[in-house]
Amino acid sequence: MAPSRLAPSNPASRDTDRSQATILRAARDEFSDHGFAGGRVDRIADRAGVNKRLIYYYFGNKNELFLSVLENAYADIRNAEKGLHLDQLQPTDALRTLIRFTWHYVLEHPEFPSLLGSENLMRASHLKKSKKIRDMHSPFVKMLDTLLTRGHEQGIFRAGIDPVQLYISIAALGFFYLGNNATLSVIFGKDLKATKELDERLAHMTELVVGYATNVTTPLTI
Amino acid sequence: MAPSRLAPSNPASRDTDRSQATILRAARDEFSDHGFAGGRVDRIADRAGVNKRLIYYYFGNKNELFLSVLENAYADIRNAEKGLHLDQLQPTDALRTLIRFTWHYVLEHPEFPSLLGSENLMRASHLKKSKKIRDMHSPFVKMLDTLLTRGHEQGIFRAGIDPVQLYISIAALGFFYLGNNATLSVIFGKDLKATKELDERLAHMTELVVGYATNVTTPLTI
Amino acid sequence: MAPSRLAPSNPASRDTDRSQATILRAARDEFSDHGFAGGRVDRIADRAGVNKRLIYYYFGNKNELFLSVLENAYADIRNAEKGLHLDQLQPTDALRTLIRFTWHYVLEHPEFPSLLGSENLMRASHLKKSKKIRDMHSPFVKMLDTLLTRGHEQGIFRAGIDPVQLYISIAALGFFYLGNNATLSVIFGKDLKATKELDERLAHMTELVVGYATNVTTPLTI
Amino acid sequence: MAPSRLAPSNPASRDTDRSQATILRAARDEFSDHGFAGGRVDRIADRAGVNKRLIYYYFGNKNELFLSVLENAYADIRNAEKGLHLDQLQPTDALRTLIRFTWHYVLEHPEFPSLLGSENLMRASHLKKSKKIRDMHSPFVKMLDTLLTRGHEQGIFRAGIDPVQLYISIAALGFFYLGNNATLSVIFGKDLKATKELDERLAHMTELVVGYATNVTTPLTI
DNA sequence: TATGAATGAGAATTCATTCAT
DNA sequence: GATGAATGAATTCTCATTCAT
Repeated sequence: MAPSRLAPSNPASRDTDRSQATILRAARDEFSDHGFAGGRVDRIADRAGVNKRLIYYYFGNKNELFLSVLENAYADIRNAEKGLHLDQLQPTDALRTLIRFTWHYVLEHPEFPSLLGSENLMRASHLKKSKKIRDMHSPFVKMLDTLLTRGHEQGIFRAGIDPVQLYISIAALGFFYLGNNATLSVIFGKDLKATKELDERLAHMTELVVGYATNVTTPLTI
Repeated sequence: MAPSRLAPSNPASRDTDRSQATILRAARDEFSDHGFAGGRVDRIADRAGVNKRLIYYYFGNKNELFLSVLENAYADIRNAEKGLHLDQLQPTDALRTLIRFTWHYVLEHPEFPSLLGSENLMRASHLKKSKKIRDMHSPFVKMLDTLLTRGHEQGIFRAGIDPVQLYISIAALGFFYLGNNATLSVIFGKDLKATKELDERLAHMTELVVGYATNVTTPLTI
Repeated sequence: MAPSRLAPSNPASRDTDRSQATILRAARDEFSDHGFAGGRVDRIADRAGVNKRLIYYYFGNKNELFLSVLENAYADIRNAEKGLHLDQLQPTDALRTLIRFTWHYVLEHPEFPSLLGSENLMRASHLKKSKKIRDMHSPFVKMLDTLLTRGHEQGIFRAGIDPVQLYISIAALGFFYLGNNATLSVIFGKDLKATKELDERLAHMTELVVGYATNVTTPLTI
Repeated sequence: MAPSRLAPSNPASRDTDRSQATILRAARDEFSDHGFAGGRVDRIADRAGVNKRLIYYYFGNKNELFLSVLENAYADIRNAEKGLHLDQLQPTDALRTLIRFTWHYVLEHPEFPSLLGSENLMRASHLKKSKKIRDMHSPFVKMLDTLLTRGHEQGIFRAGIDPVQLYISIAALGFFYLGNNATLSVIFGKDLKATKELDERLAHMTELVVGYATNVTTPLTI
């Protein structure tokens, strides 16, 4: 019978936890390197150093395994964001902190945009079945909304910024640049992962977003 | 024995041209729907209504076919951009036109971000072998550069805008939103493809980019 | 994930050994009947009564399987030769025994010349990758050399016989006759596999080789 | 309608003859390099520089083409042998001449043993359908028989030598050595195609055969 | 928990051959 | 005579998954 992945760890299941975590890491890397369709269960077993059968024992099948990887990935970034304590920072600083954090998170987790790209190819068919994923995001949106409201009340941020739109822009500017770095570098004939380019990118995107948010006088020309 | 895909079409090769074009369209759709690894040559043949063997006759193998699809996709958007005649517009109008065009292009060509996502998963391994792709992009970058210079000379645009960085931002804001729409809609629990949302997005991203470009006084706070 | 074919058999791998041996026998027959290029992995699976996938599981691919078949075939004949104990026989008897053995071995193993013929067509491309094959043959050549030296010291064999040349002649006279029996029978319009013909052949080739080896006075006319 | 390959060439069919000859040469090389099963009609067309369809026009199919190649190959060597005029030489010289000729013929026509090897793999299924092949060989056997009889009448050759057995031995000693050179060189760890080795081989096989034929006193030890 | 052996369905690719002109 | 386009039937190899222990 299949074990519960949700059960709180008790002393007896140390190995179980470790095995599952190892498999998840291996799966994350494999799916990140090759996408869902290109990912191989065999290679995941190899990477994890476990018997292939064990993967089925713990995760049922390739699709469920992929969903677990996705849920883990989202949980990771959302948890890290909580650690930023944006609510304790001055609004502009909080916004800059979020931008910088997002940028560095993707820089250090190149697998994240890959996984998302794969999942989007499949029209989020896995995520749609997730029960956890929505619950992870409502607090996040609420936090952003609070920040934007606070900034506006202090006369710093413009009115009517949609937290979701804004976050998508922050993510877009970083994720797209890094996640599509390979093709962008080829078509523009330039190594966009060079340190100088990366630094410029962060400055550029910060200015775009902060400039937008702090532009309290709605521009007449628009 | 394989015919040259590069040969100029002569009267006798009408069918050849049509067959190849049909295959390319089918391949584009298939790879867009399922990614490169998930794409099936069998289905491409079915979609194109041709014998599978013919695909190999014209394109050699799945990889070369995918490269052809990519080259075609890039050629398409770059050609469409040429038709905007940005050099004949007032700088701010030109920038807005480009943003709006890019947005609508992706809206109408949802396969494009998919194909790019797939290729990035494979670290641009196909594009790296392309001889055409670089040549398509240098005139494009030159055109952008000319536009930004012209805008700056007229006192409209700020100094020192990197055309590549700016274009990547324009693309990012649209491509990421549309290409990741599936996952974004799920995690934020909102249909981001609703007309209202789409309109807001275009307004939002236009303001971000135009606001940045036309912000001639470098903000002190950054 | 593929199991090692070199690992010493342990009690737990009985089935493994049997499966592999069954596959090898089936492959030997198939390749012998149709050559390497004409041999079908599907038919090998059928002949062996195993799932085709298992062949790849154990042997990797068609080429490696063929190499295993070749190595097995050579090991077989070289081992059988060891059982002749030529070193314990009087030199002429030993030579006759080797000739007779070689003849009967090919008669009973018609697949052997076929496999060699196939491999020669491919310029020994498989054997060249074998690590075992050379080691199988040095003791064999040494044994022959010892025999020829012993015969010469006893005044029975002529001086300076090259063991490799002599063995190739022994093999040639038998292998060629049997391995090319089909075409020879057609062009000469005679059933060269009839018992009488076979007996004559063995007598003929024995006389050729023994006559040569025991001709201690180098003929003046040559 | 298919053209007759047997029709005597008339002025109008010059091109026809040349095309067919070119195809035959290409097919011979291809089948020699890869065997019948491994030979590719596509590659034959490439090698011959003609359209693949033309091969079918002239030769019907792959099997008939292969038979034509075989017939050509046999006709070639049998014709060359006629040019030796063995009947005008002293018996021993004639025998030596035949041995030397056979050796050099195979040396210069490495495709011949390959083709035979392939055909034997298929149990002479093509040759069996040939109407010409038998007729080519009866005069050859008759010539050998005459030579052996003549030699015996002059007290030079032993009695009762079977011309077919003797010729097979001559062929075997050369064909096997050269045709299996690749595997033999690998298993014995020696380049058997080196000039020195080749010279030794010819001397060795000449002595074997001539020694046998001229050994008029039946050896007691056999 | 853990694993080596085994498999059915399917994947890319190949090949001899034919169509239409 | 000659050819470019097209095809049906394999063929090698792969893959997620299950069996048996």
